Amino acid sequence: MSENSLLAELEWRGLISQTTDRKELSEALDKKPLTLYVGFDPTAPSLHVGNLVVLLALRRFQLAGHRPIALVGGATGLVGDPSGRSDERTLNEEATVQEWVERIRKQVSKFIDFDLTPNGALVANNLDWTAPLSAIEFLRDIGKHFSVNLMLSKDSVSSRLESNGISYTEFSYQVLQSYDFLELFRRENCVLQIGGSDQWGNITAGLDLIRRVTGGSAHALTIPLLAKADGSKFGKTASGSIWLDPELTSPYAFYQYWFNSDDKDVIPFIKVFTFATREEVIELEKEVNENPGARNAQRYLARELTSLVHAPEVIERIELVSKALFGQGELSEVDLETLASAANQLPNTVIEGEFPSVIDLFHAAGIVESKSAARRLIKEGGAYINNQRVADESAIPTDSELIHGRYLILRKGKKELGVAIKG
RNA sequence: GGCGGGUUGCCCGAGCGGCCAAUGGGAGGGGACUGUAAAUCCCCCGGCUCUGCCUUCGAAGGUUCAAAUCCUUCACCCGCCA
Repeated sequence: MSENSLLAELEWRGLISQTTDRKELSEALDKKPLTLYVGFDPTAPSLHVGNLVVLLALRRFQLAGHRPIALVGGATGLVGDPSGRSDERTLNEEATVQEWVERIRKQVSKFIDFDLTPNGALVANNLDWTAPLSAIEFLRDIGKHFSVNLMLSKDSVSSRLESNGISYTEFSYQVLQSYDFLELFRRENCVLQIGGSDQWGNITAGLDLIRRVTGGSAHALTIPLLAKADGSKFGKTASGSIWLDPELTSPYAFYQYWFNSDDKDVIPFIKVFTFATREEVIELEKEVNENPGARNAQRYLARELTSLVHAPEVIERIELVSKALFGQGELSEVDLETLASAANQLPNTVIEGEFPSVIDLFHAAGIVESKSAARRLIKEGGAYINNQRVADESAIPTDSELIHGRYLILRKGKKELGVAIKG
């Protein structure tokens, strides 16, 4: 008997790190649609591209007929997961976490379908069942099922014991996450939890709890943490994480991130982040090998993700701006509307009254961190205004340089852009 | 509990009274090449009102004309012995 087709597909996409008994899981998936969940803790106002891997995996399950639950960790976010961290987290304010929960709930909702029958998605918040719990109940009803010896042996805890220590708060995290799984198992008949490979310990702790309390059994599937070919961290740039929220990472920057993928990474990324079929992937792979300079695979990746995370409509504008900014077009030919929307997305500054010096301009737009950095940049020949290299650091722009009478396009190096808008 | 070693810029790590904003490597930034790649080469990499000035070498005090470098106290880490 061959393996469940969804599992086989996940395997092909490189999305399986570990699972509980693979054969059993395969049979369970074959037998009937099941309910699964994945949790996201509100540790920031937005999810980032790393979370997207798991979120899209959840969607793949839904497309295969299973029922997805996205859990937002209103409770666990207040406690802090020690997994994969060498230092204790700083606790965030309750009000802050509350706000992040709302934002992430909205974000997550874009990726799963709520109206599908019979496997419409669900978004849950673990605060709903954790908040009413008293400390005594928690210790008697849940804590009793946990062996400290076992908890200590988990990687997330033991590595911390050897390095910088761990608070009782974070130590308890795995208990909370286990309880979530138990609750979802009871309430929603949720029998599978998926997550990043760093979640294996937390997930299996939940399986144990379910077995002890209910005698039932459930499954776990983890997804490898993405790595880039050059060893650098996935989803980060010099200016920080790539967020899904357009306020934090503009659709332009988002598109550019994917478009700039290394040839060695682009095919694995397409498998992980898009819904391209095997045939399409093979075709794209062929193009990378035969004509890497055309970067069709990168363009495909950037377009797919930008339209999925943002909207298909923004692509045209991003590409138009990119084209003008990277030399295959004229800046002055970009129409006012496109330029205005680009200005909106890029770091920008408004000029009131007199023009400031180029140094102040670059600094004010937030493209460089300090005026010293601006000076340095100009000295090194890496500062451009309207695609024209800035030669003199004491230069002051004039009205005649404004595009459409309003805009100056500031550029640092090859691809970092900003805009100055004449007020 | 006793003895010894450590805490330096984003990270690792030299420096051990003036020549130190502090050697070197990595990360990061710019330039050249190119495909808005990779590799490679060159340059830069605390801040500012920039031929000078200001703030940095775990924290706080002190010695000195002068301290990252010496002394005192405190905090944390790491060895060895009980």
